[in-house]
Amino acid sequence: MNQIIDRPGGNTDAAKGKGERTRERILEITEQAVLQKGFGATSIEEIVCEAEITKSGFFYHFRDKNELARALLIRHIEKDEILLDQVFERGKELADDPLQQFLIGLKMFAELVEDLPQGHPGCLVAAYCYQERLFDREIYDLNQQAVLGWRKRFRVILDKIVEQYPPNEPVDIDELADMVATVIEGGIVMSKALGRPYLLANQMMLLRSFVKLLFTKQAG
Amino acid sequence: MNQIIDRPGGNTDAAKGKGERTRERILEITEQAVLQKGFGATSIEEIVCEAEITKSGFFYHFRDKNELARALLIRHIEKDEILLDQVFERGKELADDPLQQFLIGLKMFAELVEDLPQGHPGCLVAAYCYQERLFDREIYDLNQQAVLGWRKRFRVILDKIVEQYPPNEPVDIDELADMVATVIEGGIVMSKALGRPYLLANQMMLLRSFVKLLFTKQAG
DNA sequence: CGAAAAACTGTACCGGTGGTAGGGTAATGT
DNA sequence: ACATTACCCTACCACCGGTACAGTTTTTCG
Repeated sequence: MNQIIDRPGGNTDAAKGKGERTRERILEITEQAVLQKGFGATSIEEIVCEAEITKSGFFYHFRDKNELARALLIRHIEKDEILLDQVFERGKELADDPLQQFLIGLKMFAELVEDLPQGHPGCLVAAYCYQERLFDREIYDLNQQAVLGWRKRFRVILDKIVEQYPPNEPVDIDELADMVATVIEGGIVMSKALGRPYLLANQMMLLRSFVKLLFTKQAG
Repeated sequence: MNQIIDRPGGNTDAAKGKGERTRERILEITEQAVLQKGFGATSIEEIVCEAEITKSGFFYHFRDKNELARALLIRHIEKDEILLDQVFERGKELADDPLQQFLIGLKMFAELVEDLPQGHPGCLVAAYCYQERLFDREIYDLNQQAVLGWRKRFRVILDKIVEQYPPNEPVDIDELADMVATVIEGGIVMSKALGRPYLLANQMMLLRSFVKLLFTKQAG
């Protein structure tokens, strides 16, 4: 772990060492490329070209392409965690009821992905799923940890909801927690396949309808 | 279109020409490899090796890797259509009510994917989504057609349900139809990421719960 | 300021892969 | 039997990931 995290004066770009900035530039360029055409189709040559460094410079930062993949995934997961934290924390600020908090969070998330101009760029976790054998065991484990993190996150929220609202259908809470990630991942695939960014947002809102139906009493 | 479809005596392997059989063998081998490690990571060399032909033999059947991808996708979509037809036709045989038919179909589909030993092998449509730029426009369009086909299929079923059952929440039927594919695609990603085949089946059953809640009156 | 460490550059090379070119041959269908 | 189909063989090319290693600039810090 030679990453500089706590540095006096904050973590701004200017405060980071030059190497750290270059490394970050490589990762940024790579992420764009990978989400557009997959990891296998993204060559080191084109990365170094766009980053305006040489091949040697690249291999100074990353031992091989596998290490690049790992760093990219770690970065992606971290950014993702921060985003999810923000959205669902905001839900907590806007309502006291746990069900309302969750519904607000889901809606905000849907609006967030709808506002992205080119649609959601895609999920590296899913992208890596479809290229398994290209990577080593460590990357597979990282991916798994990310998915389990999602489950845990939504499980905590759902547990609080279940305390107050008995579900109208028997459901396993872990499975329901997984459904959030399922709809996001599936929605991204569908959005990409049809070239319709709003589709992901629609699907998120449908999931919201499900949660509502599941936990609120219906007029008979 | 030089494919032999209608041939006297049926479409058995033995009735097909030798070339057709080799072509099929290449596609079968390729499909296994692609679903395991992605298209980019599957080399022509290894395909010809396992198919026990030479590189020249391969290029006799397919002009380039792109044509292989296209043929593979077409084959995959066709097989998929047949499977979905079977499952939801069986639902129609077992019940008269359109809602019951759909619920039976969903459950049968869930059981079907659960019984697969290694779990669902993955969906080529999704796999191609994450490798867009590797392929040409025609493949992109094919993929899109497949997804629209799913939407149409489930829309027809859902329209009949809506005729009899007013939904408990306002939903767009096309979006709801898309949700079937969304949960399948997302469920596959989740299953692959966690290495838990049953997860896809669970998610399908959750979707079934949603449909049930949406179209049946709840005791207030 | 100056030395050490960090962050690169340049060149040359290797094996594997997608793909091309073209000539030769065995199997197959009618 | 004969043409077509379905291959095989060899040689070649460009690109890509990766290695090796020596040399140079840039930054950091005492």
